[in-house]
Amino acid sequence: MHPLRRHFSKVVEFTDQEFEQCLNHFNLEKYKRKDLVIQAGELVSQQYFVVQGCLRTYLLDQNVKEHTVQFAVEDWWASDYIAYYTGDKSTLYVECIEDCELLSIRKIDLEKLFLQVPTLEHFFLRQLENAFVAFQKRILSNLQSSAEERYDLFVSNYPNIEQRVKNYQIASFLGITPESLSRIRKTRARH
Amino acid sequence: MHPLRRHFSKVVEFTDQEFEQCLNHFNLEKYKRKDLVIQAGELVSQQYFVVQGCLRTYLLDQNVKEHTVQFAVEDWWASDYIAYYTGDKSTLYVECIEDCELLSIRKIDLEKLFLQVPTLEHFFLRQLENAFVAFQKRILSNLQSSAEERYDLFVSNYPNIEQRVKNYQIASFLGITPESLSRIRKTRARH
DNA sequence: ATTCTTTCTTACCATAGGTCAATTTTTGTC
DNA sequence: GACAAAAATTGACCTATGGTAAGAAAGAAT
Repeated sequence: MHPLRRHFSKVVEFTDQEFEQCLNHFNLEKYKRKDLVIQAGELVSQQYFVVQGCLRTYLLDQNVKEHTVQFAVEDWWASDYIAYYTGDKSTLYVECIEDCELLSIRKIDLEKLFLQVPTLEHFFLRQLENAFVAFQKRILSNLQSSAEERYDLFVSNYPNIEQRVKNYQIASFLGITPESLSRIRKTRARH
Repeated sequence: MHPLRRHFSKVVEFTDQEFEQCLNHFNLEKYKRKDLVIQAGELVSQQYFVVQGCLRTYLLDQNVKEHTVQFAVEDWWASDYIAYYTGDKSTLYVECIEDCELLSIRKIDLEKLFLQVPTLEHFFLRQLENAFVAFQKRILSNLQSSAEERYDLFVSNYPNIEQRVKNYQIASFLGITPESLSRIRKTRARH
C-alpha cells in the first residue's frame, strides 16, 4: 500500500479512485542531507509529508541561536505552518537531517481537493486537532517540568528520533543548551 | 447584531436562516465569579463562547501548583480542548474570573450542524488554524525569550486583560513565580 | 591513514529566577 | 467603614541552568 494511503487510512477511508485523485496533486521531491526545504523569508505555499528521512523545523533568533520547533520522521507532516496559514513570509527553516523523500502539496491544490473529496478535509481537520492537542501538551509540560523532566518526556514521545538527530538539536528543542543536556545525560547514565 | 453572529461574520457569511439554525444549538449559561465551568476529572462534551466575562484555563501539577494555559474574554472560545478532542477525562480547570455569560455547544450537536451548515465547519477549521498558529508562536517565544520579554509580549498580546486578572495568574501563564513577576514590574515602573 | 571539521563533554564561574518568610496593600464581606 | 482574607511586594538566600573556554571524541574528506 502507498505510504500516504496507509497514513490516511489510520483516520479515514478512501476509495481507490478518491485516493488516486488526491495523490495526483502530490509531488514527490528528493532532497539530500543538509538541504533546506523551506528558508526564512520565503512565502510558503506547500506542506510536506515525509515518506522517508527526517526533517527539523527551526528558527534563528536575533542572537543567531537555533530553536527547534519540531522534528518530523516518516509519516509526519512538516511546513512552516505559521507562514502557510497566515500567508506571511516564513520565519522558520525546514532542514533535512537525512536524505529525504517528501510528498509536497500546494495549499491551493489542497483546498480545491477538499471540495472534490470532502473526506480529505475531515482528515486534515483531525490532523489539526491532533497537532493542537500536542502543542497544548507541550506548552503545559514546558510550564510544569524541569529541563530534566522535559528530556525524559522527549525521549518517551519520540523513542526513535534520538539516534537520528544531533544532541544540540534536541537541546534547542527542549529550550536548553547542549552543555546542559550533556550534564542531564550524565546523571541519567549512572543508573 | 448577536455577539455570536458578529463573531462569525469576521470570517464567514451566514444567511439569517443559517445563523438561527446554528444559534438554536447553543445554550446560554450564566456563572458567578469563581465558579468552575469545567473541572479536572470530568468528561468534556462542550466548548464555550464568551459573551460576557473572563475565563481562565489552568492545570494543577503534582505539587498543587497552578499553570495557566489560557485566558478568554469576550469573543473568545474556551474548553479543555485536549479532553474535548481526545475524549479523555479533563486534566484542566476552566474557572470564571468574573461573572460570566457563556454560549455552550455540545460536540455532538456541532458535528451534526457541520453537515447541515458546511460554512460553519469552515469557520471552525479557521479557528483551529489560528489557535494552532498562536500556540506555535507561544512555544517559540517561550524558547527564545526571557521572563521579562515574555511579560512584555503578554501585555501587548492581551492589552486589556491585565487589569482583569490577578498577578499570580499572569505569572502562572508566563511560567514564573508571582515574586519574579513583581520584580519585573518594578524595573518596568522606573521608566 | 591523516587531517580537518563538527559535535560532545567537562570544569569553572555568572545569573535569572525560585524559595521562604515577613510586611504591606488590596479586595471582599458584613 | 471595619474587619478578615487574599494578593502583592520585598529581602535574604539558594539552585538550576547559562556562558565561556578548552580538550576529547567522532565523523567527513582527502
